[in-house]
Amino acid sequence: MSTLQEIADNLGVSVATVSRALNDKPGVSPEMRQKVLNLAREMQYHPNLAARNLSTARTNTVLFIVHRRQFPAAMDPFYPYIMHGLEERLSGEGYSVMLLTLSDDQIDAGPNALPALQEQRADALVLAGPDIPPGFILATINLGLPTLLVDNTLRETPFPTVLADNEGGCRSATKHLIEVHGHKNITLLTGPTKWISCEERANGYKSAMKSAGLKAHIVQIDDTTLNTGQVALQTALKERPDTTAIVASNDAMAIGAIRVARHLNREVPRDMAVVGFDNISWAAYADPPLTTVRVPTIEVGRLAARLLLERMGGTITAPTRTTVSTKLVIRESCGCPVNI
Amino acid sequence: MSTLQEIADNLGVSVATVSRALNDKPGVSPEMRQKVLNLAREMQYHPNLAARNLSTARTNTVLFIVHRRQFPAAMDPFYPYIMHGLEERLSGEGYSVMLLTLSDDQIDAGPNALPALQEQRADALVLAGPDIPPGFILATINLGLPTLLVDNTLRETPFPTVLADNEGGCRSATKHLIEVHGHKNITLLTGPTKWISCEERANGYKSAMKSAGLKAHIVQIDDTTLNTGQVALQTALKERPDTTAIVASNDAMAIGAIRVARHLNREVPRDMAVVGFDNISWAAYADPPLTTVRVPTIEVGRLAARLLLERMGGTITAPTRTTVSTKLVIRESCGCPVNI
DNA sequence: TTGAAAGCGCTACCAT
DNA sequence: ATGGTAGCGCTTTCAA
Repeated sequence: MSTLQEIADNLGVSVATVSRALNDKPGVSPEMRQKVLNLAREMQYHPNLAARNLSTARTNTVLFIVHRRQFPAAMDPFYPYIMHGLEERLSGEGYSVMLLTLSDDQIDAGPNALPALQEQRADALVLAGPDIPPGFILATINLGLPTLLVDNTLRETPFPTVLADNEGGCRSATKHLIEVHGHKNITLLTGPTKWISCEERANGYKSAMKSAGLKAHIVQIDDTTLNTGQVALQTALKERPDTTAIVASNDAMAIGAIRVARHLNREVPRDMAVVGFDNISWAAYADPPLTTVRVPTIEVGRLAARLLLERMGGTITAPTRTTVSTKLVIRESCGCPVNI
Repeated sequence: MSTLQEIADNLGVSVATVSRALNDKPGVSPEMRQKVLNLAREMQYHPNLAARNLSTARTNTVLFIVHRRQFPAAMDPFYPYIMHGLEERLSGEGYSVMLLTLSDDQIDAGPNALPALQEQRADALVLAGPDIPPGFILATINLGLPTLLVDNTLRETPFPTVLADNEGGCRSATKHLIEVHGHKNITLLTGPTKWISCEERANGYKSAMKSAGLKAHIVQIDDTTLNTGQVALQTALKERPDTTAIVASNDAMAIGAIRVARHLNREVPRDMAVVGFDNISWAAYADPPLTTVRVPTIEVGRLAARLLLERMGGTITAPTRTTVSTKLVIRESCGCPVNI
């Protein structure tokens, strides 16, 4: 591995000049600049990051923090996709992405107890997923590093956040059931409102129902899995046996609901329509193929990267919430005819 | 952020003494050691990694490298789980895990063109997935960093590798069909043999068939997805209409096979038994619930971490292939009775 | 335009 | 047992 010093010696100039040339800084004659650049390429010079980090107090690293349980989440990997988009975009700008999965103990201990932060390993942070509690987030913010929330948000404190357009997506899914298929008794199966995505999706559902002059019926349960989807549908049908359509907070719940419906001899979509949310890879292969709302997870990661780059670049952006648009993917579980 | 110097000044000793004490090195009196340790805790001292890295030429970072397409793989995330296990284990030892997803261009350009390696960002590497070609691997090895292959291997050059016990798993799945269910016409649906996991699973199938004196029937196709599983089953039934059981190289293929079987009015498991491989999260919810072979992905990651720690610790282990055991998970698609 | 040199914070060698 | 100090490779200020 060649060093600045070696290049300098070879050229008979000082390391300062070489450094300036290689960092595209002023104060070097065009000829010398060229010579340095050429020799650097020739010698396969690459800066030693540790040295640069030490002297600049920056790391060129972004820390992707997620709850340990959630990283490779059940059924479909939400966060790996986001991390993927993040890495793809950031690696092009000279940044690396580090993964940090938090145990419950680490969440309790707070961000100050995280070695990666204590040792100043990162220039910026992404906190992903609703399982990171507000207290932890606030403490993290106080560290002063550029930070971004993804799929989570602070209710009261404005803070830069990237979210999918959950409300809009769920509204259009619900509207589809109402306007295209003429449903009136539409029940929402959802998870805890402390999860921002559940809350927003519920809001979208409510707003669509209200605009249509329909009465909302919401079944809430403590998780959003295939199993809880099954339980939620049973509750729903007990409370309102005349339910003709289901909006589920995610695809796993939707698929669970379909399974139970079948057991109860309600054929989907003939006797009951179902729409999900997320467009996980299995949605297309569900039986019947699931109508759902696509969340562009990789783009969420790319967008997070862009926002972070701005902030690290010194652009003081307002602590806004940025939304990535979602799109209804029509398949068969809503009652639409089979695609040819 | 406090520094060694500050602690030293406070105690009226030299940084050398403080450094020794904090690094648990000999040459410090017990009393002084305690004083240093106490003050360090009190001052919330944490070493600056960049400085340490510069002076030790180590980074405390492991690079997890995977093909860009494969990281959040379709259907079920294999590599995120492995990365998860790796991070979990490594973070306890003071290491961070960085993600690097390779584009095709980067693979073509070789490891020397990777900024993360040029800049010496990592102490060790994990190359995960069969999509990284031998040439790239060999070039990477030449870098001299401790490196581990996961779910991939070099055919000729011995090299430290972590793999699931694909052969054993597939053998026991096949034996189950033979010995418990009495099948004789068992067809294997598999992907390219250049993928080590496919090859090994095929070997397990062959060996079980041979031991039982049965004739192997293998349908090979260019990918191992739900779609190719569908195509493969059609081919299989065309070639051998009397097939009564299917061993699929993974769960996605198995589920695809089941779908086609149903279309052809072959009920699973009544008319045809099916077993898969991987035990993806959907396997339990397939219809019928899929009998498959569990691959403990998180443990693969943990094991990789352990091996890497050994190698980074200087233990020169032989370039052996380490296998993580797999286990047949019996559900219903093989013909076993419904669990109560 | 260029150079000299002072750090950045830590480790490790050589003295004492 | 402890201290002094020379790096590690780079950036950046101050002089020339």
